[in-house]
Amino acid sequence: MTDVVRLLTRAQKLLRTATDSAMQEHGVRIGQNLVLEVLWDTDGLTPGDLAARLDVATPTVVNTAARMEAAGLLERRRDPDDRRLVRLYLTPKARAAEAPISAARREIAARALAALTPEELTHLENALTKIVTTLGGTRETTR
Amino acid sequence: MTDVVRLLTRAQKLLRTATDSAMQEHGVRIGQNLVLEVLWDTDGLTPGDLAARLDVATPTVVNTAARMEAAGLLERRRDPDDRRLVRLYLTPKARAAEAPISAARREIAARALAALTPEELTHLENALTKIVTTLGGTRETTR
DNA sequence: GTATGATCGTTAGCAGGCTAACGATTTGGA
DNA sequence: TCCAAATCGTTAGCCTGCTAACGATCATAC
Repeated sequence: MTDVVRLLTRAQKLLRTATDSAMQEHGVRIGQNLVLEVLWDTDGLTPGDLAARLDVATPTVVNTAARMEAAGLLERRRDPDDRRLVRLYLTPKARAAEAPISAARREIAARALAALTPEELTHLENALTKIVTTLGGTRETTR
Repeated sequence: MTDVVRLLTRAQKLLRTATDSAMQEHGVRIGQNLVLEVLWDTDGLTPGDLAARLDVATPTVVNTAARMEAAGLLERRRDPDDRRLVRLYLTPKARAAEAPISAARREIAARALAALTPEELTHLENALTKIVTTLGGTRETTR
């Protein structure tokens, strides 16, 4: 029981480390990458939106966004219609990084799972889904 | 591919959160728990030893140990035979916490995996082992 | 029309992880 | 014997997460 949990933790750490070091070659850290992946799809979200989509606390996004702004990856603009809101817009630099970074991400995933047969992959996905469901991570996509 | 990676990350985060909040009821945080689990088995290790066993950087252990010392969970003593070394010894308070904490840990693992059949559990374990092996986490127990 | 309550983002402070640089000690070789 | 190299733990500084408290803005009820 607890061994499987430990294994899962270990696998995730290896994946995280590999991903982070790959991202660094593109001038980005792993947390910033998460923000990028959402903004590449839909630009102009607020820190609160991003936090909800990434399943992370708002201050985490605020801090990460501050580092990204300093790195010239995004720009924060106050929403003119609701001055409580801040909207985050990607810079051309961040746009240019999309192709190489997402390729690197796919490559790492492929490498990590290379030893698994398609059947094993399906089993793994099902097992992980069960764990997530059990622990209440319903990940409400709606709203 | 990347979805499975995301799922794995998500499952691990849920597990980590659940574990940490359970540990807090016993006055311990999750990182401190890792140190405890090793020292419960073998007391008097050095920060370097612990870091190797936990697969973590030495400064991580040093900082965690400092917090644990402040919390009255352990005591650091200089090794008289080699004054470069620091040895960490658990206090009675840390000993007393062993039974309830490890029970809580087992309970969380059981709950998280409750929806899996024994067969699925085996598949999961195999799949995770393959991932860890592929990514080079050989976890050298020897030495 | 205004006061109250809700909703934002931000700040402060903490835990846990990392690398790099450093000081103290020990070891080994000349 | 003594000096250089190796080996420790520590410190400093960073990134990623969290909660709690706060200030600004908006919406609503009155």
